Amino acid sequence: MTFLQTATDQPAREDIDLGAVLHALSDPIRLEIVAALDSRAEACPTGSFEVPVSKSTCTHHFRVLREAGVVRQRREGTARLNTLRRDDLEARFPGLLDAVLDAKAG
Amino acid sequence: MTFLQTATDQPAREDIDLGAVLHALSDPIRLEIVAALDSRAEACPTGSFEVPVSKSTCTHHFRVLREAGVVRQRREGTARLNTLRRDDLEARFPGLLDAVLDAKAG
DNA sequence: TGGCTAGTACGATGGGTGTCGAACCGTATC
DNA sequence: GATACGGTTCGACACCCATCGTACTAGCCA
Repeated sequence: MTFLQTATDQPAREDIDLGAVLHALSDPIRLEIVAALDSRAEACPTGSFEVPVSKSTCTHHFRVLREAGVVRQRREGTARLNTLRRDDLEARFPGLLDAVLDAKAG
Repeated sequence: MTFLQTATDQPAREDIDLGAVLHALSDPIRLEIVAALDSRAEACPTGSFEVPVSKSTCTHHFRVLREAGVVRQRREGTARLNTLRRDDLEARFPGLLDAVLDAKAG
């Protein structure tokens, strides 16, 4: 009985909660991750982000992003590939992600 | 020596922090307040919002909104009149407030 | 003066959050 | 198999946060 289903506990598109998304994006490190993910536009392993926190903290932040519905994770070998859920976020909260990313870049 | 300057500790437009704004908006009660403020489009006393919390908690939420730069407060008699800082938010983070309000309404 | 109303200040409390290190797991490669 | 690598899990910790009740202040009105 393993608990490695953690990559699957992502909300369905219609279950994405606005409060959870805003909270997920309100942390500077997570916002940095999201911006980096957005600029790359390709699935990126968790460890490829230059964040000033430990591995376990990084796992924590990706979990918050995943459970909020901001990020999608899938396994590929030993790595965890992350992608922005642009489509789902845009469908549910049109313009929100871009407004936040623009605000950060601003 | 009174401490009633609390209504003035609002950030200048250029000091409004994105993380603080997102955090302020990530709470359902505060988001409800902001939406109500937006719909009325007039300065409203703090007590005129139907929120399921106590007076002191309400004060707390308005302080968070004020310190984040989302809301402006001014005294008028015994009341505290609240207004959305639409102009400042729009200047600093274009489209963000509307995206959030649309997301909530959607 | 006295009371009423609107709101703040304070202290307490329970729960969440960001952080870490150490231990562990899965997958690849030697 | 052994080792290394990428991540997760698990406490633990300090801090923040939403909430409350009580006490308080400021302004208004009789």
